[in-house]
Amino acid sequence: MGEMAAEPRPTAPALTERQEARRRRILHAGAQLAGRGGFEAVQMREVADAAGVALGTLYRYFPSKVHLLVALMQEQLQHLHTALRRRPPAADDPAQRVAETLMRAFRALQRDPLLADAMVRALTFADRGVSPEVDAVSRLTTAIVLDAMGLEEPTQGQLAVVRVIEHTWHSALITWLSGRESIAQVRRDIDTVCRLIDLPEP
Amino acid sequence: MGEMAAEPRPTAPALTERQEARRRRILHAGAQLAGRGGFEAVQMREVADAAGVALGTLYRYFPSKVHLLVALMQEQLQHLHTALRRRPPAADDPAQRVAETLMRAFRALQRDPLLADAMVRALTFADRGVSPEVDAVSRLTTAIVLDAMGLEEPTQGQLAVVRVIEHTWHSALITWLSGRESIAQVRRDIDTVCRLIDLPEP
DNA sequence: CGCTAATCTAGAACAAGTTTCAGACATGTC
DNA sequence: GACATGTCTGAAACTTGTTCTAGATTAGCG
Repeated sequence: MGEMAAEPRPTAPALTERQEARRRRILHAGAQLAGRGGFEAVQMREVADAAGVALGTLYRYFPSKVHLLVALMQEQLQHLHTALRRRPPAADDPAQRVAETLMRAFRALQRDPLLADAMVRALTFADRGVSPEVDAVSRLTTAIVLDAMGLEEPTQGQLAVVRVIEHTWHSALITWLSGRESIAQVRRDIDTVCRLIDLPEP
Repeated sequence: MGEMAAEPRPTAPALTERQEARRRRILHAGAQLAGRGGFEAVQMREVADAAGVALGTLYRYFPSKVHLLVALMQEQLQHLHTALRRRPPAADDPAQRVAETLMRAFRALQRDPLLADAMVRALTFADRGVSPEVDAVSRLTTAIVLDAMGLEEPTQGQLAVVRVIEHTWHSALITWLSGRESIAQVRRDIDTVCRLIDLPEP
């Protein structure tokens, strides 16, 4: 409805300190609940409770449960991105660097599978109303992959490859989270799709 | 939660004629509602109403909304599969045949984007409780792609490629449905991932 | 300080998925 | 045909996401 506590393009309305703290408490409570119980355990009333905030306030900060979880994903990726910039993958081959990067991300998510479940389900369930936020996540992922490839100004063809890699990563994550694909298969899928990287353009 | 009206592995309990008819009415009603309004327009009370069936009965046939929509997807893929067997893609190159096949599937879904939205959202939102059904859909998709590739006994490597193709297809579909990717981009993604097909194994 | 607008709280209310239950109906068996 | 069993109906109840409202608090400003 009215203002939103997050990301319109012109750098959000600037929260006061208490508001910033509230936002963090909410995100933390959400992560906590997601950590045990996954997507369905993140119940808005409980989040509000755990964050010491009224339900209406929670909805002012995050207009839906999906928004909340997507924001969580955004945070996680942010962390991952800076961590990766600190210690970038070492391999010579761009494809190997990307595969290593993705598997690192994957292992990070593995540490808290239920949280991962909640975030990923939210991401793929998000409808048009959440597009800007989902897009932000997508751009972050793209940035991470491009970093790993060592590209500053990718061509159209390279961007298509990156998109396919992201598609694969997302979808493989989902099938793993719902128990339909093993970790070994995920690794294999990632290695497979990464072969596209050093392929000549058609 | 006693019996279920669908798919234990040993070929479901055999429905009577009236039951088969009910099942079809339910699926039809679901498709109808999804056709306008997408995922959220498929309201269980309305489905039951439109199918001329009590709510409890609906839940006996499909234990959740997601089950219902996944079953719909399964039906659609069934149709597509037989249609494709009748008129298989013509190209010489396996990669082109797969790309053509997927774009045909894509166009079929395009005809009813809201129905597609409902089915795909259900697929990716499905949790472990729906795994068998989602798996059935996955196997169908695999069969379709393998058919297009002209493979009877794929190697491990080829199966990995097929999985990556499916990942890409699913995820590209989602991004298109939520308006974050254009049709041209989807086509490009599909063409890109299909290049994996005639790549030598590493 | 005192005013005003925005924000926050508590709690009720609403919507849609899901569960439950009592009674009616159908099916198959003797 | 009558019984036993399983299925279907209609309606209420329960759960959880979301919205709304009235009153308290807070923040910014003169």
